[in-house]
Amino acid sequence: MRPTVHDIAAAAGVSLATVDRVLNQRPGVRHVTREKVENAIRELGYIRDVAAANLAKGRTYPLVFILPASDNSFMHGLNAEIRQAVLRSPAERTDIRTIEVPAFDPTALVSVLEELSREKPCGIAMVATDAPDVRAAVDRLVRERFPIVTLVSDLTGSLRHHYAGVDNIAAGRTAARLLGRFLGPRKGEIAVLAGSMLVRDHRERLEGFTSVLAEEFPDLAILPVLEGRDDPEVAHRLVTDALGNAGIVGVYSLGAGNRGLIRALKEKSVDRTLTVIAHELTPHTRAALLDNTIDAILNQDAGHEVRSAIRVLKAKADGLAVIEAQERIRLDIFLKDNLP
Amino acid sequence: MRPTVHDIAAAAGVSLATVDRVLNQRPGVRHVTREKVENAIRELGYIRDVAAANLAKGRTYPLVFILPASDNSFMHGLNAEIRQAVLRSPAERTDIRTIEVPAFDPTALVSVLEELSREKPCGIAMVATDAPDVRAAVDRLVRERFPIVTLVSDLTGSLRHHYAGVDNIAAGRTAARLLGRFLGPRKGEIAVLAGSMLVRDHRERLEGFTSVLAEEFPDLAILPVLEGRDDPEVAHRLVTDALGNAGIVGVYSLGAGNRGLIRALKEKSVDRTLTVIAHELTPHTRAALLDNTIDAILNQDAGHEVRSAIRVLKAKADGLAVIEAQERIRLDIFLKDNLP
DNA sequence: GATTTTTTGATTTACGTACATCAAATTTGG
DNA sequence: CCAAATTTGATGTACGTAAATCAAAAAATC
Repeated sequence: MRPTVHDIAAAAGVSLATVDRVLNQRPGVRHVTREKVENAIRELGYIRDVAAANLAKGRTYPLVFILPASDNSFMHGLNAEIRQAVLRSPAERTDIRTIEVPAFDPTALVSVLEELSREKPCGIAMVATDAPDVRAAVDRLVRERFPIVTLVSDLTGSLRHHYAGVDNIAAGRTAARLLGRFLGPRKGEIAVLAGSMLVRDHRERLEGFTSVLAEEFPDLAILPVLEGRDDPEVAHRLVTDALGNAGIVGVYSLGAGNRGLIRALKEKSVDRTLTVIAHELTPHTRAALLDNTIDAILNQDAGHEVRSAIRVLKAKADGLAVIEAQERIRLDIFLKDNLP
Repeated sequence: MRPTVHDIAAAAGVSLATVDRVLNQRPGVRHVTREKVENAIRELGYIRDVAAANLAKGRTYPLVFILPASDNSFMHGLNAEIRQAVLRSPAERTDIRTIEVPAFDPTALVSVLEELSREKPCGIAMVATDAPDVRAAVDRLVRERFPIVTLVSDLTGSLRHHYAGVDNIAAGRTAARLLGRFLGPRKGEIAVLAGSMLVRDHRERLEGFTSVLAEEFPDLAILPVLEGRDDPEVAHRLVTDALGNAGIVGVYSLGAGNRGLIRALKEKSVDRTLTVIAHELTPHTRAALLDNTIDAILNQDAGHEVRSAIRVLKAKADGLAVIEAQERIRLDIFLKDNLP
């Protein structure tokens, strides 16, 4: 049977109340006594029964998700996953609130963070906008002992406890290798469709993509990036224009707005064979993968990201360890054969 | 605040004891009264606080893992993950025991299952050997209300509650498409290295592989399968022999024993370019992927499988729902750029 | 050495559920 | 309608921890 507080009290030769004071870092314990208790805890291998403690405390975990107000399938999916998590709240003792902030607006994000520092949630998950002000605000909150995880887009160099998202440089590199290998000996040009180069994840994907292509597939040249602003209409126009260039043999779509891309491809590619890699599995990209308009889809599992963020925040709030391997968000590669 | 048993008692106009009798299906409650209580439960949306219940019951979850006594890296990894889970047992209230049975021995497996039916663990996770006797034994246990999940290798057609493993047909299909696309216009022969065709997962991978290759890459012919019995030495010999055939352009290794394969490839392929797809990420295959001996690795995450099996068994034991998406084991595709 | 301050002990209640006991009420059978 | 059987209520204890209160003991201060 695992030891309880009573066993600790007995072993340390102190009362239950003192053990409680030590465990919950309450004042009024002499240094030597505190050490006696801590030794007993270590020797008996005591671990607090979190379930019983939460029951006694009537604890809930108030969590806040800060998301950009972007209208694309990925963000919709992320929102849906958060709603699913809210449905599980009673069982998980969470109390989840979502705050939307204008996209790409560091100032707005910072002011939300500052507001939260007064409200005292027990954890914050945020899609980070990469700016010095944001980094400073996050660091300040972390120092005030707020658990913070970044979601989907990281804030490198900050003190955030964890990042629940994929390695976007690796994603770009993977896309490049897949495209390069699929094209084999063919030479030609590659069109890259991004949302905006202001977004860190898009920049990173591009960075990974270009470096592998340059190093290992010198016969493939990257055309100037098309910034489709994650808007299907814009993407459609840009891709249609680009495909006028007969030298294009492949397309890498590293952002959202794939609906427009797919439409453009279907109109143009009746007579030519293009190799296409896109990000994010949605009903549209899935259909395009199945009908061979797209050759591979790279994806991050929004559900996993949300569940992972919640698990990590709860663990940090309780000062517990996380299972690193479980919280690693992988880059999913889908061909038409391994779709979920 | 979520409702408690007291609220149910008040709402149904009965005593706490009666609510308890209904909740824990104890006898001595008239039909009408039981319905009153059940209505109140439904109307108030009562959900039992599993943590508090487990505390009161002093409940632990005795789980059994049944594994084949196979000496290959994947099974070693699986074992290691189970040991990790054992370390987490105190916090998760699990009590995990592992039983090894001779591989490919339905009779041994059945007798272990029969023994377990007396011992009453609250859940069983098993690497299934695909045989009618095993299926019958599993079905019998399921009817006796034992939660059972199959692990790594499924028992199709049985009543098992869940399968914690990858779709091996999809894995084979994916391997075929990757190989076909990587080879592009090249024609030639493909060597397939398997462990044993007696193992269901290997048969399924081969099935998926051959069907996609036949349908979509008619220029690639599959040579007779090499059965390496997951033994590096045997694999080395078989592959070395096969590579005498100058027409071979690709290799698909769908089982274990990759150490022998890799050695054979390094010896032979100085002068030729082979495209190689292998299963299971191990230190050896990882190194081979990085030095371009292997082009892609398909993998199943043993850690995820073990954790998932435990979550599902606990949920089934408590009659709770599982998060389907969370328990889906994906086929990981690793190129050298997205290694974990 | 008396007084104040700090530290410790003893005890109680609570969280939400499980489970046991015994008495009281109700229903059923004859 | 009475006795027997069944159903229900009332109550208490337990699980492991948190948190509060008040008294007692020890240490520090003057």
